[in-house]
Amino acid sequence: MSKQAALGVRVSRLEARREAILAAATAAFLEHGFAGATLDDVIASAGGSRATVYAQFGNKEGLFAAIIAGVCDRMLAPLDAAIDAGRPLADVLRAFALRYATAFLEPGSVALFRVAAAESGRFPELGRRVFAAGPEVAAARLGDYLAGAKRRRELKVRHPAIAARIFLEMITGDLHKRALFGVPPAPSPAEIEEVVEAAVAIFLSGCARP
Amino acid sequence: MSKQAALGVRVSRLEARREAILAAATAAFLEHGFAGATLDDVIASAGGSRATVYAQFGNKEGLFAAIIAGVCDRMLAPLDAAIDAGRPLADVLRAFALRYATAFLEPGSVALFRVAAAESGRFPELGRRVFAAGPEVAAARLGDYLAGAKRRRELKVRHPAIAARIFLEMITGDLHKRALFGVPPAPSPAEIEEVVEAAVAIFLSGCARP
DNA sequence: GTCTATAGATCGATAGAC
DNA sequence: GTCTATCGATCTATAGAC
Repeated sequence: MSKQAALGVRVSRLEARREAILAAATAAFLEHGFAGATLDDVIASAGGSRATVYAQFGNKEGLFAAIIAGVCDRMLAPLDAAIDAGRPLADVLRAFALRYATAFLEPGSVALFRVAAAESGRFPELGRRVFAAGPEVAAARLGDYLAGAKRRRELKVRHPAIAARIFLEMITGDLHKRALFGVPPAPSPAEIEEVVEAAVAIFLSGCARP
Repeated sequence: MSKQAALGVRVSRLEARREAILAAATAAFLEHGFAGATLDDVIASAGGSRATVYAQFGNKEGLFAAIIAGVCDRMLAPLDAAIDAGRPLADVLRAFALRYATAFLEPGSVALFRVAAAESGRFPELGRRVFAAGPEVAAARLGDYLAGAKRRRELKVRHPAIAARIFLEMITGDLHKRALFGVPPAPSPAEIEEVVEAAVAIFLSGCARP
């Protein structure tokens, strides 16, 4: 076995340790919050020892920041290919809304939102980051598309960016609040589709050109 | 001084102690959350001693439940007289939305929402209660009004209750998320009015009968 | 790197004197 | 009821042996 391979194994084991710690920490922080989660839980679940955690992440805050960054990156990845500007306006709105709502209402996203909101006082940049990686990026992409539709005279709205935010909130606002509070019933895919239909109908009859 | 008066003084002092503790606990819990707030802070701020807290509220959870109940009761009180069914539909929507948004986006309401969401796992009934005292009661009242407007054939909506939720979320959804995360700028009264106007316009041109 | 042990600090809850 | 003192538990962070 060459030195190269030996180094590769060593690095990948380090990487595996890091990933195991991150996975355990993600579960712990998202479930119990920053103050409620303990490093003992993380270490018991991930294996390894305290020294490794401190060597890799500095302290509890560093570990917290690392897991938030990871969850943010994964949150709205399915949104990338949601807009096909060649299709009819209603179809694009439906498809985008459905994909956004599904990703944003998923339990992991809801837990991230909950924790980020709770700790936004202690970590101001964290709240801004989660907001930017979630609702804001979705609204920005939809806003760009709506601006194009306005230029093509398919839509009569003053501010496409504001209209995009309003549209997305019509769909996720109430369901997301229920999910945040654990108010049953949890939104089913069928319920999400129903709200999407209602919102698209109101939005388009309010904003689409005849 | 009669026994009655002496008793009255004694009772009012007890009441004053209780109120002082509740006020200090409200500030502490809303700012730091359940796990982050400490009884030392509460006692240092309210005066008195630990024994009084435990005698009155049992333990930390009892104190937490008491302050949540108090804040819930005060949250949407300004909503009581917001609907005047004799006025035009657009005016009622504007007035109701403005009053709801102002109360719901106020810092105290936002902090309550944040804490309730964060602790809804540990205290499931707490989440349901805050949701019921906030968005749900507002949507229910507006939904009743919309149902009346539908009967008078001023409105064409399938489900007035769902329409009410959608309408309120059009207005508060985005601003409330920003407030939750402390994303600047904080919503100004002017900004709230602007969103209300945009939402009423979209909602009515989508749902009002010509 | 991993483990054990422990320092150092904080906090919830109780007991007892006044 | 109020205060002081304190127990017992928990948790972060560090140190040292292997």
